[in-house]
Amino acid sequence: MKQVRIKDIAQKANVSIGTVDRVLHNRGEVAAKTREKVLNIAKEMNYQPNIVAQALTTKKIYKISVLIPKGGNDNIYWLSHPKGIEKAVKELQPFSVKINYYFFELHNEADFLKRTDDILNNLPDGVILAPILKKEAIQFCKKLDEHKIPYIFIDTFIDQTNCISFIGEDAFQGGRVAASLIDFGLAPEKDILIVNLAKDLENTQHLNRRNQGFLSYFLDSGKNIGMKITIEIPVTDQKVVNEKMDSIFQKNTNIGAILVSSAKTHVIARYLEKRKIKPILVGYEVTKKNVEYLKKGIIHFLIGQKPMEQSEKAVKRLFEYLTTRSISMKHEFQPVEIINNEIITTL
Amino acid sequence: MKQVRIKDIAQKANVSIGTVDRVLHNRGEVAAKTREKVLNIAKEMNYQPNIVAQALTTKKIYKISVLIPKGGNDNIYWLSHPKGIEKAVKELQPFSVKINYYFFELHNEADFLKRTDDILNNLPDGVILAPILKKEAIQFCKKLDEHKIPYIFIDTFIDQTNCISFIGEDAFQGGRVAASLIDFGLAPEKDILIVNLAKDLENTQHLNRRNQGFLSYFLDSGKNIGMKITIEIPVTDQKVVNEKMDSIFQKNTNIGAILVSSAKTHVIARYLEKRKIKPILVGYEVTKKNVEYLKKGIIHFLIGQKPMEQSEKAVKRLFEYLTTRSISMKHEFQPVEIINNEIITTL
DNA sequence: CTGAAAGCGCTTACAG
DNA sequence: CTGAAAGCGCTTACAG
Repeated sequence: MKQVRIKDIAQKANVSIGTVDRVLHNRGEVAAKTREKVLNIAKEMNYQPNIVAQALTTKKIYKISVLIPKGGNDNIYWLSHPKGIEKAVKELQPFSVKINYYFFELHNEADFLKRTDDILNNLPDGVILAPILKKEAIQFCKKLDEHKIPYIFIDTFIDQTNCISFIGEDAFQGGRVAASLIDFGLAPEKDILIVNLAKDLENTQHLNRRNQGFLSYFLDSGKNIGMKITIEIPVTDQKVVNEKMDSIFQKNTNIGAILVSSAKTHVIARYLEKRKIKPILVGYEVTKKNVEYLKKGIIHFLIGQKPMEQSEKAVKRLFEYLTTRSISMKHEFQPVEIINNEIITTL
Repeated sequence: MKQVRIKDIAQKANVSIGTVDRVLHNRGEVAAKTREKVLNIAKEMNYQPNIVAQALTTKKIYKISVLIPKGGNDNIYWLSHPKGIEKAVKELQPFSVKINYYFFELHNEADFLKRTDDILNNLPDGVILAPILKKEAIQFCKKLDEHKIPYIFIDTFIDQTNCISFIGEDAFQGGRVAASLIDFGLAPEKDILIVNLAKDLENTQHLNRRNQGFLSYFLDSGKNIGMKITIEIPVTDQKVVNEKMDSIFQKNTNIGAILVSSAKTHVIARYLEKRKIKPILVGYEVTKKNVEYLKKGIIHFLIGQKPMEQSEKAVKRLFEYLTTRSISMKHEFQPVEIINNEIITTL
């Protein structure tokens, strides 16, 4: 139970604490035999460095690079991640971690690669990234592996890498939650329209999983017996959306609820407002524009994936890894949250 | 920007660092004039102790006493607080904080006072308490003030004290959230039954606020035009509850939804299960028994107040105060969360 | 390849 | 009433 110090190891190994330190940090210049001995004793005594003492002497600043898409008015989701990161940094005080942000244009491979190069030139202690561009991300991870720089994924997971952890939404479950809400409020014989709305259907992975979850709910539970109509709208331009939606509503007069599987829910909300039709509307992400329509009562529920919490956790995990070289959990789905107009006031 | 050390203060004041330390910690044995001078310089330079160095030398263990009701099978809510506290302690590593728990019997004044005496004999560095027994709590807080022991309230707030912070549920908003859910799922002309069910109507404050919030929702929004029927059941005995509910349902045949304003929602759920009636049922707290009925589809929604997060925050706040003597926010309502059967699987 | 010493910022006896 | 020294566990030059 009592703390084991390098001094204790040194005594047992009959060497000086300097030597112990050298082997513990792989700083070379140690005879293989000595190294062996010290390592064994350290393991045997279950040595854990005292990170308070470490922090005091080194005044080390942990450099973490964050590689995520550029947020913006049309992409608020990625705007909240930095907030969560700052929160984590604050909570990690009095240890100092320095974040360097690298924002890339969504779906711009060249830009993504440019940023990864910047990171590799900077050589941080660890990286947090959203590996949205699969091929490029794998390539980047390989290089990080070479440099022995640990990395954590947020938002999207890809295997074939040595990421130490993944933190993201359980999109499938998020689809089921949306389904259960619609099922609760909708007359059973009404039809449900599922709108997959996103520029170039970006982030298709998440949208697909949400769709699957949504439909799976009605396969094994729920009281709705209406049709489930799925449409894809690969542009978010309001005019185009309106036309597309008009044609749908012309053909289907029994639609009682709409699920929008992306953060673009507000575009559909605007359409409904204009046309003065009032089906149940459920969508994703607590963005400014979405909340606006939540308050107007046009969007009934938003499913949030707590982006701030996600990136906050990512930073804490990475820090934990950097200081102790061990990690508690590899994968972690962040539970989604149900947001309506009454709950939004307390957030 | 650069760190100010006691050494810097000592130099400016022309004294030794030992003296600076003595005045900073009020350890006496310092000439009034010296004291004055050092204090001024410290303020002027905006000295903040380096808590890493502090931790290393003192190996101080922060003693925190937690005074909350005894949890149990019939009171799961208070069982989750210790979990949140342990989580905070873990996150606060590598600093050591030692928690001492003092559980009191709900509504037993003598027992409460006994525990407060125990705490005062122990003289912790700080206290976290649920001041449910108002008079006794105020009395206790006065004594803590005398000992200069800081304290934070959770769950219930009382003024007339010098608590450094309060963390708890916004019960009024919690009532509104429940109302909005029922309103979403219920046919507008149906009646709503509000059941205030609790042994001796304990914790009346919260139940009242939830009722007020619930009704306020329908006053300024919502589509329901049915009656709102409120009943009080001061015992949680299943048989008594069944009889009471039977008589209500006999008199009112138009009830389409039930709100239970307490964690005893499962008692009403069991009643409904037995009688095979299926109104919408919404209640409070994510307890084992409630979740059981959520899964059966008898309870439709639970409003959770995240007790774990509450007490986790309380510990972190108190620790922050103990180390820096400053606190960011005084009051903080923890937002409630909406839980249904689909979301529960991800928690 | 290895050891001994100094120092991180603070606190704690001890000496005067 | 005040100062100087030792020490917390670790890392970083420096000397050999």
